[in-house]
Amino acid sequence: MKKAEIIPEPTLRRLSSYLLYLLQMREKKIRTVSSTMIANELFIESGKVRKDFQYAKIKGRPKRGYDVNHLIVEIDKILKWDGPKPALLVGVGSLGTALLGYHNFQRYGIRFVAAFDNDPSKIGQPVFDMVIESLANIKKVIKAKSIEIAVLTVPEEIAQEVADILVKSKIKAIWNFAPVRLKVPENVIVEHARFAQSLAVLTYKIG
Amino acid sequence: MKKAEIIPEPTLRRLSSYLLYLLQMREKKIRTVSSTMIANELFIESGKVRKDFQYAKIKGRPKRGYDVNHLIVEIDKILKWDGPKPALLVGVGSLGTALLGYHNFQRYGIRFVAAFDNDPSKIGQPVFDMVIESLANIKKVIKAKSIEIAVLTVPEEIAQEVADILVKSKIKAIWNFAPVRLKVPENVIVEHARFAQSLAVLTYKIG
DNA sequence: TTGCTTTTGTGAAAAATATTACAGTAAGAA
DNA sequence: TTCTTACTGTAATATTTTTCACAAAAGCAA
Repeated sequence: MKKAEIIPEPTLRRLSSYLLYLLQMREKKIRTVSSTMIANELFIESGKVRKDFQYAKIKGRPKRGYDVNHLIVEIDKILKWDGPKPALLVGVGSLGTALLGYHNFQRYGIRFVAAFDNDPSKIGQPVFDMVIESLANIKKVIKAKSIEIAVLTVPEEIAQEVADILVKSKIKAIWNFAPVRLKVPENVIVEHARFAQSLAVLTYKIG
Repeated sequence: MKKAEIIPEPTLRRLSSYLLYLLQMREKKIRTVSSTMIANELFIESGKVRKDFQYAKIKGRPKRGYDVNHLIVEIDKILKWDGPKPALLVGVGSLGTALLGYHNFQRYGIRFVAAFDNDPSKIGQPVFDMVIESLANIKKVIKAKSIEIAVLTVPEEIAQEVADILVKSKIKAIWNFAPVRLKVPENVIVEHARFAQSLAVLTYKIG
């Protein structure tokens, strides 16, 4: 028996894109948008936008469109992006550091509250407003700070090993940047940052 | 009239994932794999693997499976990952630097040959085996080095502006890491690194 | 050789997703 | 008020992608 997994994944992905545009519109003091406006922005069909809002149970008004603020609030609620969730990062290399410093994540529902590495020369060093901790502490920190999300930016050789530790520490979701398919119990959610896949599509299309 | 855009995008994405696994198998001196082995690894159906190979026009042998080396060669050929293409990067911030140093891209079909920034304090500085150049040089460099691919890691405020320059400089494809939907002529290929979209799926699923 | 087994290759069915089309509703003008 | 217009909401259709199912091919054992 699955949860309310009623919203299809393509719709979820687009909802996050709509949000970006809506935030820009709010910035510009625009109060309502039509499905056509959104569709033109993203180069998709307006019907698709309306279908997505139907899945999301978001209502508009004929002749007026959708209320920008209402859309933002509702999409945030659906994606659970209201009140960013605490997250940790493992692997404070160059990519890891870049991600820790990427302020936009706040807007995308997560907030880094801890960073881990197993390199003794890094442990204890500051990164942004945190201090790099030893992997040995990870279970304790996850519990103490109620962390549900882990971002994995370790070398591929140890990615699975670290994932195992995260699973044991009762993490709920892993966002994996290592080019390895992680094996985790099915109650743990894994999203792969698919650099290779993006490049595959790109280089294929160039021909 | 489109080119031979006969291979569906989901298949292209999976082909790149198969490749990762195949390289591991080659490392282990395993000479043939069956669709079932690949499918188990990626947690998908074996029929899907065979369908993908059908699109890719890759043949196996009943009872034996597919030849690992042959698969690697053929997938590389399809994705144009044989002989990495020269690429440039614009925006040498922390993410940009991390990507420049990410050696695996070589394996994913691209090789950085130039890096640009418009910060005077960065121009002239070395990054890895390159020197950061001014954006003013970009057109010249693209031509001189026959670069077709640009990786965009600039702040969102200037992403469109830089994209316009790239288009004028006759770039063929842009891999965009800024949270902005770029507007480019339709002959220019854009792939968006969808951090927000990945997180949307992840945070939604956590519930 | 024959029979048994494994695995491919591919049509056909099913499911997921996208597109189309239009009736219905609300705003604003006349 | 009534008319016109610009939207939404959704049912129906089309397309894409996945899954299923099985005949045919090839290796292996006896």
